Amino acid sequence: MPVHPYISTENSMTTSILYVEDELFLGKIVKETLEGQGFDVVWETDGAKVMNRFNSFNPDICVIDIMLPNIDGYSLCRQIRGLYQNMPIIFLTAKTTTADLVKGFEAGGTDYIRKPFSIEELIIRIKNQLNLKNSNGHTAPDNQEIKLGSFTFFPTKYELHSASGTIKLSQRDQQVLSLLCANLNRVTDRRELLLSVWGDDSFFNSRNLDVYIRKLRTYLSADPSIEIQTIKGKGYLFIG
Amino acid sequence: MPVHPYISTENSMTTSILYVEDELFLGKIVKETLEGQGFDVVWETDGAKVMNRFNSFNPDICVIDIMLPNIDGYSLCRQIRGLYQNMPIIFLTAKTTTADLVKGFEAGGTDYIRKPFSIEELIIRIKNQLNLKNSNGHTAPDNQEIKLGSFTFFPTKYELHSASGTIKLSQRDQQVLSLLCANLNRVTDRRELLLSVWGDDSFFNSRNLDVYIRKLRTYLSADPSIEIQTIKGKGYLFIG
DNA sequence: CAAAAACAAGGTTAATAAAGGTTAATGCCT
DNA sequence: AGGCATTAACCTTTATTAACCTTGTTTTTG
Repeated sequence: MPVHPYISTENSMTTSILYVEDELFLGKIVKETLEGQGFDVVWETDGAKVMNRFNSFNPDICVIDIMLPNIDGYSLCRQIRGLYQNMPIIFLTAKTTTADLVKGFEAGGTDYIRKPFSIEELIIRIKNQLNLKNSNGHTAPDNQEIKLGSFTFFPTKYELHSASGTIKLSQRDQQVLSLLCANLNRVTDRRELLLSVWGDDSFFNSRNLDVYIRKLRTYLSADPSIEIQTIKGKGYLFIG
Repeated sequence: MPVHPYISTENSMTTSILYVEDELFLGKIVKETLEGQGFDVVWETDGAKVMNRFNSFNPDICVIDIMLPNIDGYSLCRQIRGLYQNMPIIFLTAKTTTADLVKGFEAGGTDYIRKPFSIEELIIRIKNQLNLKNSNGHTAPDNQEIKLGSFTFFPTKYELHSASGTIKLSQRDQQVLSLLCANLNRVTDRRELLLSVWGDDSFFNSRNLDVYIRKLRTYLSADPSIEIQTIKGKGYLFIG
């Protein structure tokens, strides 16, 4: 994870989005997906009603389709920009020419996404706009931890904690253990392990992996409830 | 015309762009076009030399291709972001998948343009990024200081402050520490470090970097909560 | 068919190689 | 000379390889 909060959901309050889109099918999907991401979404299909909605809802960000009946997205954008200089406004449009894009930015848009777009792209660009706006603050580092019986494995720290202390893992230890954890209670293919840790088949006849499996087994031997079982001809079954 | 000056060139001084692109043909065209728009452009083709260029040039915005020899655009972005929280960074890339776009934003990018792109789009997005930055009113909140446990690191001053006094850092000290800070709580590739500090692979068999790591470890030893851990075969994990 | 080679897959341990750490000496500017 | 950057020499730790061991599964053959 990055040091700075370029991808993060808002902390205290939910972020509200004013979404203007006249296509019903697309609108429904986008609204629901954004809501699934924890955003508070008001979806308006009628360009003429947008400003009323805007004033009562007071969103954190606007996502606007350009081609709308009666009034176009550029006009809406200009109106909103007139009220709020720093409001992030993302255009979402089927207009693909550069001239349209330029027009979008000139109208005061802060980003422009061409249709068809992936929802992921919209989400990431919304978050990006919000981050640009609140370009401050530090995010907590990614302290992912995996519980393994009485142990706790910190992949990003290369550490394995237990009651009796902390074991510092080497690069290889960490890689092998991570992959086993990813397949907890399922068989991890020996080949897959070799390929993803060493990225090469030249290790297929080497005993290198076995050495690390042994090392990990030794580390984890303090807790009998977790175990790396060998499935001969297949791989390893990490149970815990 | 927009209500607010969302499209405008910088007022007093010319805007400077650090442009990283290894394709010579494209690079030349883009550089010349941007210069034709009144920008001051430094074009660098070698990813390994970018950080040196960056430090001496001190640009207003960076435009970075992702796929580069030796070091990739994401890494460069993380490094720059570590130094300057508010530096606009636009990715310019042939990678079209949404996953790559997400990766770009996660690395700290502030916009992402897919190739092939029109020069007009690049220009408008550059101007947009500059406007977004200025509209925040954050003219110079860029990392003048970085908190490291009980220390405070002033990259631009080449100083490390602690309760017991101020340590004056050398050029190399500062570069290495800056890069470690950019990847705080994440592994900094040894290779990446060598490339961006020395810009060259001729140091791969030298003990030079180790000497600086030791120096920094000694400086930081007063506070056990921050630590430069070695991940063999990979690099350094700076935790704090 | 059953016992015994032969084989395959993996385990164990030690030795070797590679990566990195430490310290001191050298070079290189002003 | 004095400060930094680099190299050198030597030491420590980690990764890999090698040699040999164990176990289970085929295959061969009496």
